Amino acid sequence: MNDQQGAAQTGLSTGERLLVGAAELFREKGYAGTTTRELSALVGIQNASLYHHVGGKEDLLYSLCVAALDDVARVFDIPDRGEEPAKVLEQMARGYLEQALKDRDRHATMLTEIRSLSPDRRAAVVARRDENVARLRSVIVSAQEAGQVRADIDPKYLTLALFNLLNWSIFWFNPDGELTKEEIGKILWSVYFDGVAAPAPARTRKPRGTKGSGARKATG
Amino acid sequence: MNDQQGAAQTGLSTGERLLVGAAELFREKGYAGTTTRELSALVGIQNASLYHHVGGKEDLLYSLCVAALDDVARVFDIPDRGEEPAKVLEQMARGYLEQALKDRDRHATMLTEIRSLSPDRRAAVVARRDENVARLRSVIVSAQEAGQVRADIDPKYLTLALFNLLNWSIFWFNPDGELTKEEIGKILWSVYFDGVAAPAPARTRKPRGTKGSGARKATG
DNA sequence: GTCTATACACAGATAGAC
DNA sequence: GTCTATCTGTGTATAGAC
Repeated sequence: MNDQQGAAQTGLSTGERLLVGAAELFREKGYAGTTTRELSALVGIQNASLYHHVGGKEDLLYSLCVAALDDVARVFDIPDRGEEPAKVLEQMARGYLEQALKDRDRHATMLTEIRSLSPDRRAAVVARRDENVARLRSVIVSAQEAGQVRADIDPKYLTLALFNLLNWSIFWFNPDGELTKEEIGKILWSVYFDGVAAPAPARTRKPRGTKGSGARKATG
Repeated sequence: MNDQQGAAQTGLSTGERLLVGAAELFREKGYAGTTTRELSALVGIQNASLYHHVGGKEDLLYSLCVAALDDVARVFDIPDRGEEPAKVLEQMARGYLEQALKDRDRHATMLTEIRSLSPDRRAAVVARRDENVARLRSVIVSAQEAGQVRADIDPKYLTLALFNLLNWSIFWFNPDGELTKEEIGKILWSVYFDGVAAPAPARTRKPRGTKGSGARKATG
């Protein structure tokens, strides 16, 4: 495993380092706000050399978006072992978040800079993204049918709500912070599934979290 | 009430129309991706005329951010009538969302383009934003102390989770869609407060939503 | 308050040697 | 595969007349 960060990674080809660096800069300054010169400098080559590896600036953005969505598709591709839909959903949600937080630059760029793609490419990326969304939604529907998820809200909005909850984390998550990706995933899933309301005033039963997702108190 | 949309509004001064137009374009193409020429054209003046009203492009972004955060501060400034903290929190959350969805361009720009501000201005805007966050957080703490909100999760993350849930809506909400701002607010609040888990297998009680926030089934 | 004209910097991208 | 040099378009902003 390569634990180095950013575009200065060793063991990567120049082309790969350009992609990593592009994600870094696009996230930090936006696509339009990033210059190919900055990127070249970050990677340690001249501006002209960049065009030996990449057709143009937009190619970098497109590759990034596709890679991010492939990440997600891979996470969502869970073999059917007959598990309870709610469990599968939890796996998908938490897997998605971990993946997205692992490659924040890439995923943040994908989420905010789709608009900067040419119409053709934008359409292709959006279609790919919609496939992922549909996949998650279908599991939500199954969970509703299995009586594990409330059915009084349209699955469309349950899906959107889940992505809401997870996506925005990409913009504030700090890998050096007090909580790991996994811990945040646990908490957010519990908020989504169990809600934040305090359990009904004790009927001499355990407070909650026994059957729930058991997010533990995180101090800080 | 002025029901016209966008920068072509009548009854607004040129300066105000520049702000509206800037929000529109910044949201659509990003700050760096928007040219002052486009903005001038949208408002119907020459590029040079813009500088009679505004010091420069960045001034527009700064004004936008401050205005958006002032919106929020106003919504969060709820007089203490001794209401239950959880009710105050609901009011804040739903009020915030309605405000943000009403001025999506402005709020989306504020959320994604803070990075494009000069360091001084960025710091000022971030400080202002943090005040709003702190205000909401303090109500969450009160709700925990009152036993209305679960206390096994750090209020910091309950706060972040709520903003997650609300903020991302700004990017997909469609005013011409099937649900109104208010309906989406109802749903998202219910997801946050009650969770999406189906109520415990009927013990001959009503399904749920009686004591909860009562999001009704939205078809579509 | 708006215009025409323009200064000046810097962007993405290419040519062609090594 | 990387370099130096350079083309060409376009960006923000200003000067100064009306």
